[in-house]
Amino acid sequence: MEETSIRKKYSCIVENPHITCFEALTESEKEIIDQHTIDVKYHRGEIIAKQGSFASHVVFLKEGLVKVYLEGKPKDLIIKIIPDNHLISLSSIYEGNNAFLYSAATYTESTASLIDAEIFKQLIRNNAKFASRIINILNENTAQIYGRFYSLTRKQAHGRVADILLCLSQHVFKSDHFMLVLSRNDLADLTGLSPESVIRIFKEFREENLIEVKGKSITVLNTGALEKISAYG
Amino acid sequence: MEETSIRKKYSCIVENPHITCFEALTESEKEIIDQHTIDVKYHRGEIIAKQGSFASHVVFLKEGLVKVYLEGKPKDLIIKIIPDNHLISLSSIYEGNNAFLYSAATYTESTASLIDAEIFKQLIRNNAKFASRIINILNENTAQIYGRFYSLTRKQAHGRVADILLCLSQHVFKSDHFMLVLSRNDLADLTGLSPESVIRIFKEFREENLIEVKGKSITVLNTGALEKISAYG
DNA sequence: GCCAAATCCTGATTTATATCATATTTTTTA
DNA sequence: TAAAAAATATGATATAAATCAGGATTTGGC
Repeated sequence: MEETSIRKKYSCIVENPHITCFEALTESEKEIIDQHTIDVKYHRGEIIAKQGSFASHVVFLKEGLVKVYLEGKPKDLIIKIIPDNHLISLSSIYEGNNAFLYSAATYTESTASLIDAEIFKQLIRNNAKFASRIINILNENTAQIYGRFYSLTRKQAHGRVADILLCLSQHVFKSDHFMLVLSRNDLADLTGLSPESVIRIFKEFREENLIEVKGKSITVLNTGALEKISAYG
Repeated sequence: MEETSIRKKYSCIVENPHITCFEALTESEKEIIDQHTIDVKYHRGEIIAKQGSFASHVVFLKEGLVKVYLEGKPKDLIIKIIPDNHLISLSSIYEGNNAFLYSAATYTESTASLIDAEIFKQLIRNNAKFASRIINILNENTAQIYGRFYSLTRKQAHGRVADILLCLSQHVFKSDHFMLVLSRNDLADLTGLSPESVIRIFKEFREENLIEVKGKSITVLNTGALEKISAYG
């Protein structure tokens, strides 16, 4: 019970599919959206949104896996991992700011719908039910960010790595065994550590039989122990 | 130009007064809010909202200064400082969660309007203009949080302390000289450092004539140098 | 205005994690 | 398929910042 809430608390992902927010639209509003949306296919590693550039659209990820990250001089910081059926750049809607707050890049072949931001704003101003759902999504994001904020600023390296392993298995790949599409460097950007530190902690976890690592293949062997480490061990 | 954006980027505060969001309400809606709002006076150090407790209301800070923070076992993490005329617990509105995501405590004598969360949600569902303004406020918060997230996870101690000093003088107290109502421990919770480290860095800045410190009285003497340190020096 | 308690400050020491250097494996490209 | 490039792994070393321990100052209660 308690553990579940902790797991959720430090999640690297926002999980509720966002597609339901469009159900609040009328048929004619849906049509307006369709008319101002273009679908784009991306290859692995391509940039969907670039931090600082003009935020002309809201991105809905139909298929694929994406990282959302803040760019920085020595190192980036990955804020969250976005799975399919989720909205990405809702901050494009912010009146006081017309630039992307962050960058987004694909981990896999992906398809995204780019929705005109002005149209999106207009719908929000006219349809309160829709706006209400968007507010829910924004609050969901806030809850996720606060959890990670605490994790990265107050926990030590082992706890942070445990957090990420739990999140990847439980929320991103939804299996104890998964093929990691992220690099060790991504794990570093996700935990705020150096790649070497991540690798070293992987090694320790492996030696304690908490996980099995074979290159990109990862198996979580002892979830309970990782949860204890996550709760600070 | 560039410096201004950096300053804003790592701000510990969200600055636009939120009172204007209520202008989007009709007279009858304003009346409904009034009927479901109670004004409460708080002394210094009192808790307005407690993390994890039932989020029954949205808080509008009419007067005073408040810290919003995540509670943690060894140490807290202050997310932001809230000045008067700002909304505090908009996450109370989040359908998936009826608990406060964070705690809020006063630094000074304060007056807050506690607005029934259900009524607030109802108004959002019925008045799209109002909802749209709330979305703006939420996005503003997101922008602020991301900036601080990067600062605390990627910058070193000196940069973080410079960030806080700049934010306090430029945004919170709006003067090069101010009486600090926060303790050294609060500065630690705001920077993710230990209190001793904050004090040590204060000392160094003092020795380099960047600031003048006399107990709670602080004067920023060399903004430019602090900005350079903030940008990572 | 005095005393207790809290806060603030400073130096010595420890520790967690980054950095550096280098070897190995995997992936990509030609 | 070989060569080059990139990613991964590992040990040695350096360093930033925490912790610990002590004293000085300020604050708050009676």
